[in-house]
Amino acid sequence: MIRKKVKLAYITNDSSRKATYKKRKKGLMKKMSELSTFCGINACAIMCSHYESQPEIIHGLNIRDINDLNLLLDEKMINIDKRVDAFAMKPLYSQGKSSSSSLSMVALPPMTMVMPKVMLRASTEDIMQLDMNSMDPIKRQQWIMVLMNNNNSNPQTHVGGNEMMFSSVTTSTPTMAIKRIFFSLGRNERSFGLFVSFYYGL
Amino acid sequence: MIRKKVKLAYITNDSSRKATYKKRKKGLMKKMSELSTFCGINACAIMCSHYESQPEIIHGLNIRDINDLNLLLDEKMINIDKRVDAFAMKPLYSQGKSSSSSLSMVALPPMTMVMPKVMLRASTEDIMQLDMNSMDPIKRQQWIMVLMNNNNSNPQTHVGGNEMMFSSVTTSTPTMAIKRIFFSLGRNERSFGLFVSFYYGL
DNA sequence: TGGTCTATATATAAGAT
DNA sequence: TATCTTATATATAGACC
Repeated sequence: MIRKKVKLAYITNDSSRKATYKKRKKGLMKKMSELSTFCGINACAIMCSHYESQPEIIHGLNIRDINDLNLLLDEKMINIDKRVDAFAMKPLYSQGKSSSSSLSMVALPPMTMVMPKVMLRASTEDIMQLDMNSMDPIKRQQWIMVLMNNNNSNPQTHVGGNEMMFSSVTTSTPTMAIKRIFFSLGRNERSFGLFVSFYYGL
Repeated sequence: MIRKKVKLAYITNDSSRKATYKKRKKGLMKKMSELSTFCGINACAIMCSHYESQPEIIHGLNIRDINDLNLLLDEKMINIDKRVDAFAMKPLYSQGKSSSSSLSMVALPPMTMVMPKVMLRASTEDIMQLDMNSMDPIKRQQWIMVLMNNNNSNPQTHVGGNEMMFSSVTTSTPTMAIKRIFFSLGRNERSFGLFVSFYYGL
């Protein structure tokens, strides 16, 4: 803040807000990059806004990490995204609503909120995770059968024995980028940083 | 940078690095908070370091969002984490290695890297996601059976009919925090920001 | 809209405690 | 080690183009 000390509040003027966003985004990225360098944090920043067509990525991640993330996740996230999307669009007890999310759920009137907890949860957020490797062979086979049946309309998925392969599809949505980082975080306990910012203003 | 302009490089001195980390973390958080306010970005910052026992969270998220995230995810993520951890510790083709992640995988010698893709993937990253709601009742029941069998040693889990309930357990691991945000992102397309930084340096 | 300028607010390295 | 101080480096609001 300079020529005039600005009151810390939402900037209602569209062009001013955009100008501030761009300036401060740049500053924030630089600060994060510096912290990353000074302290050896393997950091990464992703910012998404309506002002740019592509998410901007400032990577403290090394090239190998980035390539690995892309190789690993571009492909399989397609399938997971489909499941998540299918889930988001068709909650068991909320069909007909435009797109009921767990967060929009709390914005419903009090009457709706006093639904039994277990019902609320069963209806809005039962995405489960399983891993094939920790199963015994019989359960794994059962699981594969379920997947095959659910995926018979999805040409991206190929199931054979214990192995699954997903053909490659490139994407560049914000959600995708975040999920990539999330997945890498889940598997990699090295130092890591992540900055993500969605910007849906003007 | 002030009394002296510092060269942009890793700070090898432990105490200096820690001091810089703390100062700059604070500055970064403030900058993010300001950007959030000025531009209406519903942002959130999480920073984790060995210097603090708890992840620090600076929430542009409103109280309702935070409560919702906690209510929703504290409980069930416990179970998912257990599965992810079990997976991470027991990769099919890498047993005996300390903790083989997909990222450490690419650091292996070239000979190992030319393994067939499908093998590499089957062995290191087949965590799958499913949702109960998009299944037909029969498949859901099968799935519940698998879960029940896999979870018989887990007193946290209760399965009944189509509904699942997980008793509440509080946690505060970095991974947990990240997963919470991830899950909320998956369901909520409002403006959103996220900053995460792991810091495992001294 | 997007860049440049510049006065000033802020951030912060090094030192003091 | 944490906190406070202070001299400077940086970031940036508003103006101008």
